[in-house]
Amino acid sequence: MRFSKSFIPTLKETPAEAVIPSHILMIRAGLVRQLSAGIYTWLPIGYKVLRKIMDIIREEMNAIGGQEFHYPALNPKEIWEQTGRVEAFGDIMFQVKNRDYVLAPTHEEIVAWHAKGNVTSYKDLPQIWYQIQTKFRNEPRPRSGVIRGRQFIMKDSYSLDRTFEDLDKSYELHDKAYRKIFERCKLKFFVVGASSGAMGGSKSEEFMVRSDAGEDTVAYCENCGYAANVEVAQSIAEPAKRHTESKQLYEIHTPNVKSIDELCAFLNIDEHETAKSRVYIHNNNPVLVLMLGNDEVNETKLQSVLGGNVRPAHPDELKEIAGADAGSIGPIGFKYRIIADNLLKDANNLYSGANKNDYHIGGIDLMRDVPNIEYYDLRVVENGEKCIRCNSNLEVFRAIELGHIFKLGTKYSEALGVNYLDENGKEHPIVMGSYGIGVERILACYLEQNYDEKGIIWQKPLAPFDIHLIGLNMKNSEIKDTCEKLYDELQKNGFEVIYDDRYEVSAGFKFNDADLLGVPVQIIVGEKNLKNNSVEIKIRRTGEKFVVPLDELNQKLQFILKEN
RNA sequence: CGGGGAGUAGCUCAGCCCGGCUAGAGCGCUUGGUUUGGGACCAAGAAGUCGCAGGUUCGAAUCCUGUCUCCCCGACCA
Repeated sequence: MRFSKSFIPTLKETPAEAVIPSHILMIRAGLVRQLSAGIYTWLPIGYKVLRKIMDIIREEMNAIGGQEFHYPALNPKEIWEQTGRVEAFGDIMFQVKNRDYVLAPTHEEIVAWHAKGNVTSYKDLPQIWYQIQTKFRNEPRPRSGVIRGRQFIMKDSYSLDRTFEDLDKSYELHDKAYRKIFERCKLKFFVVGASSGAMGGSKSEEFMVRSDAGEDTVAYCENCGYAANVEVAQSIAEPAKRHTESKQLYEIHTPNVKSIDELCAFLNIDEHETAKSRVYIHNNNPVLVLMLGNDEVNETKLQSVLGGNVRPAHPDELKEIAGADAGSIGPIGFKYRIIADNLLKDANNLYSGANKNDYHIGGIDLMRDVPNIEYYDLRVVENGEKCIRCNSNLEVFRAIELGHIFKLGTKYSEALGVNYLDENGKEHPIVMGSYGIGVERILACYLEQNYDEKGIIWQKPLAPFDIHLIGLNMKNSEIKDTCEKLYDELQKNGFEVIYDDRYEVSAGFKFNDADLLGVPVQIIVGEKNLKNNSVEIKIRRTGEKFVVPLDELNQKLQFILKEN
């Protein structure tokens, strides 16, 4: 590809709307341009990389027996109403104004709809159907470039099986395929156990990339490989103590003491002697959640413990429920259900709120004073706590979700009546799995992991080109002729080449564009080396430079490109 | 949806607080010339309804009201 004839709008300055490295680089190197919040145009170079990613995905999906479909993005609303997901998605689903259509945010319904009446025998199963297609979600806050968009490309696949045992096999196939895909894309990733959330189903795992730009938080054990989304992660942490003697309850005047930190400072005590109170509303009834010290309530865990409808109480409800505002609430005299984190189990001599503003109570014995208390795991795991499997230190950090695999079960097949007949002529709902990869996120994550202060660092197989050929002074006919010849030869030898043939652009400009674009190998043709029938090769990743005689170039390139 | 920030030339931004002539800079772009191994130089030039609407005023980029859009933190998120 000739640079002079290509649309590669590189930018010297950091665009104002971009904050994270991958987003900045995508814009500066001319891979994308934003059209609106969460909506991006892929420019030629960006789309070239994206196609390479999609090709890898296709190969691996085909390798596990996947069949590629192309489902419509525009769907009749009626089908989505049958599974109740118009309501479940709510505002996230785009709806068409002048006809009863919706823009598909995923395709479980459509897959099930096509399976119905067409996949009718046990002989038709199993099936893996996939597509690479644009999805639409009306995200309230798109962010981080293409990482969370309102329109994005997803590889989604769906498995159709006879039994849950067969589903396990389809799930395993996807797990393996996903690992291969991300490995081939040269990503450093890991797999975590996750909450299935509203998708339902028995098991789900997320494929994650560590990044401060991520929207998920995960706990990870380097020693044994335990990894889990903090929504479900567990750890070993020091519990509150039970002393041999319980003190009597006593009230303490604590003016303006609201937080646990303030309480500890005021009374000169350790946070392990305190219990923090949080009030939630569960199916219209207040619930007091007691946590040890400064521990945070894990609302996903709370939700799965309580079931039903759970939300934090509003500040103006607290006075009526507890008789005090946040900061002075506690278990003593609280009239409703009380649940506590396991770390508080049977603790005594605790300090907590008095349900009276500006007062706390000391000497609390949960066994003696709070008879109906229930204990559950309700904590958010914190950095440095011990792994539940191997007792090593856990690390807690942010991550980007690249892919998610779900065992769905029969939720959709039952809702839409998608059944098959077994050997005995007996009808059963088809067992489904659903599996997704954010295609653009692969690119964004790759960039997050492969750049320096000069720009992108590509490596095969994602690199848009193998070689960046730079002709320095194109007005020098000797340079120009050599470049043209090299351009032809390199392509004939099977390399993908971007050739900076721009006539009036200065050397420095070309060098900087090449570094920004990040093609693995640069071949620099200049007057100095050409006098000795040589050119310079620069390795983008390391910055190493070699002067190579023209007749040894091809041999040297084969060697270098193997490693880059 | 809560909190914060921003909309002025293709890009990055100054000017706004404290209203005043024809609205500025750098980069980019066009033309001519000189240059060509790390974002060159000289000269000339094109380019902006100051997000939009309304108001205050002799006069609004600047003050007031409303509104739209974008970004960040949080909430939400299969």
